[in-house]
Amino acid sequence: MLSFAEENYLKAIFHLSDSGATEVSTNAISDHMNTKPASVSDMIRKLDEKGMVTYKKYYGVNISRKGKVMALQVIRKHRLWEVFLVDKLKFNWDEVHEVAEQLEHIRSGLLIQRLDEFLDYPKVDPHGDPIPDENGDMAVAKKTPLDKVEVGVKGKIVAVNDEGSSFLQYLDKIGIYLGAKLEVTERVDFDGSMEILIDNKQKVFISREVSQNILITD
Amino acid sequence: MLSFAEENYLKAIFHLSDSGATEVSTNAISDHMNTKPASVSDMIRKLDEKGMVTYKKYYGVNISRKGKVMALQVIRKHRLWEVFLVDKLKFNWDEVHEVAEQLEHIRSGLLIQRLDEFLDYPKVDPHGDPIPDENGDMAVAKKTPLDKVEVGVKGKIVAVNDEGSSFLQYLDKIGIYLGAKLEVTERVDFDGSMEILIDNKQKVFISREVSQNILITD
DNA sequence: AAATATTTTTAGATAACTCTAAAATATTTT
DNA sequence: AAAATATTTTAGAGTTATCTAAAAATATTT
Repeated sequence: MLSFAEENYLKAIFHLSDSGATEVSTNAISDHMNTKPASVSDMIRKLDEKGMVTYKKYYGVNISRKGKVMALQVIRKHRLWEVFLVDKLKFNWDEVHEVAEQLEHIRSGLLIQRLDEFLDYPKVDPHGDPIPDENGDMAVAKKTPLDKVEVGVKGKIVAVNDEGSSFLQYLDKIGIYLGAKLEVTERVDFDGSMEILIDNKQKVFISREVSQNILITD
Repeated sequence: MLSFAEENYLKAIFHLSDSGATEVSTNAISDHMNTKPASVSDMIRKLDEKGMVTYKKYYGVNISRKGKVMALQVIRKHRLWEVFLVDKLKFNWDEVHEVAEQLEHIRSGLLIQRLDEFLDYPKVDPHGDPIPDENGDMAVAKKTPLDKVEVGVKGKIVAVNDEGSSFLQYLDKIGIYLGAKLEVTERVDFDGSMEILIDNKQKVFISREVSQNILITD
């Protein structure tokens, strides 16, 4: 059985490796987790011994199939709890992350099975991220970052990349939410900023930094 | 802020001290927590330094007002989660304890406030134990252990003392549940065993060990 | 009240996770 | 390709929570 710390490292490695495709550097992990590189070296050696990653010194880590399954279990729990907090306990989408970071480590197969049922088998969390099933499989919808989109394109907001409360509160303020209709009405090539029309009502002007973190489908 | 381990010790001390009235011995704590007396000595020294208990060597510990408040917060969370598991996730009353032992350590004021609201401010948990409010206050109903009761007395089952699954599954099997009506129809003075009538339907014969763990009101 | 038994504490170790500082390796620049 | 820079690992240490074994204090029995 993995410790909380091990679960957190595995989750970080999974995310940083683009869902398992590429190797991850020690520094990338230490940045992401707010620990020191020395601590990371220790931990990935241990995860290697447990068969969760393959580790070559000075090279980087690759997550193993086994590790990927473990990471996806934790991600499943995290996202189900987020749905619970928003749908049932009326949390706002910017308030759920920290609490879900704790709840994701609760160990009980029955609990997560019943929670899934209670929530009516949701497919995405409050930020539009897909929820893996018991086997780690999840629906991968085609999502385009808004900054890659031409003037005139219309779509629906289906996810966000940044789950920090300052970003999400900003989206609340300008009227952006999951499911909102959207059209790109202007684009400044120089800096990538753009004007968008939300729900055929408000027009707002957003920076590239913001548009990069908004995902749409057409 | 207290660690999980510290919270667990505090909870044990609170329970063993008859809700804070009397001092508790090192061995009693180590028994209750399945740790060694040496570990307990270490921990209570630390809890004393933090002002959670007062500790005299070779004498025992008394929980402080501060410690009592902390213990009651944890107990409040534990019992609210138990209600959630039974009322919302359809857990049986014998399945909740272990999971609630984990959930009780989740740190979020908002979470527990919203959970309380979501559950419609329950006053007791699935075993009939009262749920403290935010200040640690709780309704103390008069509850009589069934073994202290004369033949002919009628009452309602309001709580159980043992939350272990083997006891609770036995109660399920003989048709005893919280809220059931009950009458003592026979009593064997020699061993304290008794026959009871449940809901004016089934008669069952129970040992003193069982009757001690069933609490009624008249 | 002395001997014995029990309880409790102290001392020293271990495991998990983290850190700092220094050494080793890899990468980039000149 | 040598020097400078950046990254990563190792070595050694601290913290928390646990343990075992031995010592100290308290309680019980004779």
